Parts: sequence; C-alpha cells; structure tokens
Amino acid sequence: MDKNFWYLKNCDLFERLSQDQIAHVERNSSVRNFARGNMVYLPTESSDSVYLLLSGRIKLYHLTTEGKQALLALIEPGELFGELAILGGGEREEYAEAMLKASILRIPGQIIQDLMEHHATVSLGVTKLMGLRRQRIEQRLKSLLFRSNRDRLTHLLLELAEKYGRFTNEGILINIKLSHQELASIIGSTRETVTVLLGELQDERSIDIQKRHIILRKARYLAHSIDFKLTPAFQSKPDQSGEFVLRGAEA
Amino acid sequence: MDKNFWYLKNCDLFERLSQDQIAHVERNSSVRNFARGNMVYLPTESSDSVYLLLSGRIKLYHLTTEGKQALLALIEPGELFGELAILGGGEREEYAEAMLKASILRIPGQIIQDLMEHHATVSLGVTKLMGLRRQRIEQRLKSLLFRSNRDRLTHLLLELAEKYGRFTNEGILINIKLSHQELASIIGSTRETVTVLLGELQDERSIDIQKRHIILRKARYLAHSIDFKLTPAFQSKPDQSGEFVLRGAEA
DNA sequence: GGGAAACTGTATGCTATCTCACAGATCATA
DNA sequence: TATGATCTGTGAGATAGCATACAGTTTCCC
Repeated sequence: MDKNFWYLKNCDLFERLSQDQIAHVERNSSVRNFARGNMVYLPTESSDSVYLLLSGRIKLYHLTTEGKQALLALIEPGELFGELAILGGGEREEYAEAMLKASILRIPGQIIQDLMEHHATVSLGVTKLMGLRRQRIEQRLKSLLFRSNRDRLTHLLLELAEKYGRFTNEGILINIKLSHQELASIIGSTRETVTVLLGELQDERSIDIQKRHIILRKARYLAHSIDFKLTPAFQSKPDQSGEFVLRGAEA
Repeated sequence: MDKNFWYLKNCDLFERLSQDQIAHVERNSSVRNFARGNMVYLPTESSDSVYLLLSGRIKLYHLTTEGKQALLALIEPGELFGELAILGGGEREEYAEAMLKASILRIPGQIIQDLMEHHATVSLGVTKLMGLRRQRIEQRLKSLLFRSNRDRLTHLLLELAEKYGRFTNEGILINIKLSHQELASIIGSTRETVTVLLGELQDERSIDIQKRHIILRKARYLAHSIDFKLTPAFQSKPDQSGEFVLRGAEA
C-alpha cells in the first residue's frame, strides 16, 4: 500500500490531499501490470475509471478503417490517462497499449468525482489537465493543417525534444526510441516517407542518428524554419555542464 | 441588466446558480458589440477573461506563416469561448472574429475561478466543457490524419449537418452559409479543391446546392462511406413532419 | 440600384506523397 | 548465439492535390 501511496503523493493532482484522503483513494484503487504490447483498454469498453501510470509507457491511438494507427499521445510515469471517464459514462474512444512493461493504478471515476465535489483544488487540477491537453492537441492540429510532411516531422521532432530531450555536446538527444512507423502514425504519413525525410535532414546535418536515437544538431535552425517557439531552456547552448536533463527524462 | 441576466440563466454553466450569484457575475461583466469582420481578440493579447456569445457568430482560427486561416471552431449564441483564460494567465492563442454582427458578454476569468472554488457544479461544468471540446478536437484530428480531401470534406459536411442541420423533404439542409474558402480552411485544403469536390458530390447526387445552401441528399450513404457514426436522430427519414429542426438552429 | 468586392467554376501543368516491391540491418528471445 | 521478426533504406510508377490563371456570378453596402 505504501508503495503506490508514494506515487499518488507524487502526482500533481493529489499532492495537496491529506493522508486520509490519499488512503481513501488508495483503498479504492488497484494496481495492474501489463507486458509490452498488451492492451489496457479498447474502444467500446465502458469507461468508468481513470488510470495513473506508475511505470512503463503507454500509447493511446485510434485505428483507421484501413487498420492504420493514428497515434494520439504517449503517456509517461506519473501521468493520468483515460481521464475522460471523469465526465461520466460513455465508452472509451481509443486504444491504450503498453509500449513497455507497465504498471498502472486504476482509480474509479466516481472517486475522483467525489473528490472534485469537495476539493476545489482537485477540481481545478482536473480542469487544468483537460485544458492543457486540449491546448496541446490544438497545437498539433494546427501543425498538421497546410503543412508538408517534412514540416510536420520537424515539428514532431521538436516536440519530442521538449519532452524527452537532453543536452549533449553534439546537440539535443531525443531520449526515446520510436520506429519510423510510429513517427509516421503521429504525423499522418507513411513509414517510407519518414525514412526518406529523416535521411534528408541527416544529409543536411540538421539531425544525426546514432543507434536509432535522434540528435537534433540545429534545433534553433529547425525551429525557426517552421516558426516553432522553443521553450527558453533551448534558446542557449549547453555550454554550462556536459549533459543537462530537461525534464524528468529517465536514464 | 435584466437582459443579459436572461442569457446567463440560459447558459448551461450558470443555470444552477442562485439569483444573487448570477447578479454577482452580471455586475462584474460587460457587454460589447462587434460588427461583422471585427476582431474580438488576437493572439498575444493577455487572456484574463472568458466570453459568452449573446448573439451573432464568432469564428476562432489560427494563422499560418503564409497567412492562411486554420479554422478551429464556430461559436454560436449561448456558447462560451476563450475559456482557456480560466486556467490563468498566458496569452490567447488564436484569433476570434465576428462572422456576423455580434454581441458578447465579457466575464473576468477570476469571477469564474471564484465560482469554481465554491460551487462544485460550476467546477464540474467547466471541466465537462473542456473535456467535450477536447473530445471534439480529437475527433477532428483523427478525421484529418490519413484521409483524402474528399473524405475530410464529407466528414465536415456531416458534422455541420449535426450542428446546423434541419430536415426538409429533399434531405438535410445545412443551415449556415460558409464559403468554399472557409470550408477549405477547416479541412486544411484549398478553395479550388473544395469547389471541385462539392461539384463531384453534386454530380453523384449525394448533395445538392441551392442558393449557396448545401443539402445532404444521401446523408446515411455519405456517413457509411467514411465510417461516420450518425446521431440516432439522423438514422430515420423525416417522414414524420415536413421540417424538423435538430438543435437550436435559428431561422 | 449600381459599382466594387467577394465568391464560384474550370483548365493546365507540376510536385509531394503514396503504393508496391524487395534487400539488408538490427533486434529480441529461445 | 542463432534465427525469426521487426525495422530501415531505396527505387519506380501512379496520382491527389497544389499553384496559377482567368472568366463569370453573386453579394454587399453606399
């Protein structure tokens, strides 16, 4: 019990709650484990609970009629997912699959709803969560409309850099392994096209690929080329230390 | 004062509040009027208030580097917009322009935040709003990835039918006038392509255009062709009455 | 009611991207 | 450490959608 407890305390949404309240959430939740490739939920399943990822990585995606995946989001430890269940009823709308061996806390939606009723902070937290995700998706929509595949890919690489990037002396290393197929399924393109485009970017020395890890060598140039506003942290060179982790990117 | 009052009472979000509370919101809000084509707000403006549309129609859009509009949403009377201001600070991210002569109630974000703190129902309402909009955008994202312009357009027409449609004996009349340019800016295509595609759909007798109004003659067929789930109301023919308005579509 | 502005229709290359096909590289798991 | 499975690289051909151009229509609004 204490173990998950720690995770709950660590999640933005719950950190302000009292011991008792956390224990209450804890009592009504259950931990589940999934092997790489297993499904956490499917569309048409009824959605009555919310999930907190404890470890591993989850991907959320839709499936097109021709069977192509349209990737919606990557979930990292500490993040909530399936949170539309809070709005009550209905069915899930997407597939949730474990990309890595994963451990998950399943919290009944009702529990969160009760908390929201009595704690403005939880309520505001959930609203903020929804709002931020919506903002991110809107951003993505904008990055897809009217742009070439090359620009979409560049945009994606920069987004990934912000979430998974760490400075090295060669540039910003994107610390997550995604296949070309997966990249394509995020920007709505094909595997082959992504392969070619990555090759081009490499030829131009904008990026470098080592052991299937992408390194952005000219992040600012790339950002400028598609009018992407880099977070301030990226504006300056990493002359300070050798290697600086941006956000909780695990080793 | 009583006039707007009425509108507040009519908005889902506030309908459960007491007279006093509504009066409080009312006192701190102000009505503004805009002529067709005028801007309600711009990106980079600081976002500290939320808007309730009283009358008219607003469109929200991004602008690409080449100056193309990427249309995000159409707002109808009774709907809130600019609601990300509730999450606090930051700048607006999109343009809000009056498509028709419009009247708008400007509500300080702080007022809503205060309400949320003390009234679980408002809080839940806002969360629901954010969640629903997010869901709609995700839906749209999915409809754009991997689909041809024709399928995107079909998808859009069906969405418009659900929001603005009214049954007639020729089919579902989409009761809003949008230029080909505007349709294109929603699906991320060009004006010319939309013109051609509408022509094709017309040749195939799937739609009909009269006085610049689109009528879906084979809504179910179109929906089936792109795997779109029609709301139950559309499943059956309008054999009941002559003309049935679906949702608050004004005359 | 009339002139200007906005909208629609159509044609003609052109190019980015998709499909299909196959070979070589790398990974993961027994 | 072997071997089947997954991933990457590359090319040829087909095509959807783009840019551009221009004429005819409708709408706006003064």
